[in-house]
Amino acid sequence: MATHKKEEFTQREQDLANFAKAMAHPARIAILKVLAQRNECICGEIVDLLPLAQSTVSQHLKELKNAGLISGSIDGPRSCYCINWKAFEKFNGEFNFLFANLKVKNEKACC
Amino acid sequence: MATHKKEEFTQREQDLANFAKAMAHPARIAILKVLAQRNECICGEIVDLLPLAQSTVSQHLKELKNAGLISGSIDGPRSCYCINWKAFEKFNGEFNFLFANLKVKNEKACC
DNA sequence: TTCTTTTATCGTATATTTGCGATATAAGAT
DNA sequence: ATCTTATATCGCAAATATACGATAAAAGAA
Repeated sequence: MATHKKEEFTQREQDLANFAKAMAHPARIAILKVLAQRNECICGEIVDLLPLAQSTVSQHLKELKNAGLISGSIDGPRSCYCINWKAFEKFNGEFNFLFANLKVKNEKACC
Repeated sequence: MATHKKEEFTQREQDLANFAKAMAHPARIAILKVLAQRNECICGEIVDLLPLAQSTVSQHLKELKNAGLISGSIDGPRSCYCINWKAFEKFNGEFNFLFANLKVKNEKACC
């Protein structure tokens, strides 16, 4: 049991789920918010902004990077992260595609 | 260790993370997709559309309901779910608020 | 070279999620 | 009342996620 059934869904569904998963923690939202607002490479200082240990922040950054939401270059003892707007564009589009009814039909009441 | 630090973030960050978490599984994306496309109460048949056991689907539905993404009424042996467009509107707005730069600055290249 | 600073990774404990089968529940059909 | 059908819940096993301290690595400063 608990044997991964995720691959039985479409690639689109998996991609969108992975994007959502990357955003599914307030720490990662907070990191993304900082990167989005400054819209430039942030070198260091991210750790100082969060109520978490350095190793934990590094782990969250790694997850965001693996999911493609941010990109970063590590340059020795100084790392540099910035938001990957392309990914946000893609998933924003995907989101709207899947839930295109959002603005059209939302007045229709159901249960 | 592993002691919940989530409550140390802002309520907005937590709310958005919870919304994302609810979408962070392809099965739940698939469920939402069905409900969004039909845009009406779906009574039954959801289980038939997914490659998962009935109890597992029921659990996913419960999570979506707890997160407020769908609403449903259970009427004896027949349940009835539909998408909660209000929640999607809210979080779509929240998403755009946090990442408002999306359309403006995405040509600016960083790392 | 060694020291310092910054970030990543490893190891580990705990918490949460995922999934299923079994069982309960609730209402209509017989 | 019993049977059937549809859905929810319980209990459990396995997998993942979260968090931290300790340690490694990488580059500049002394």
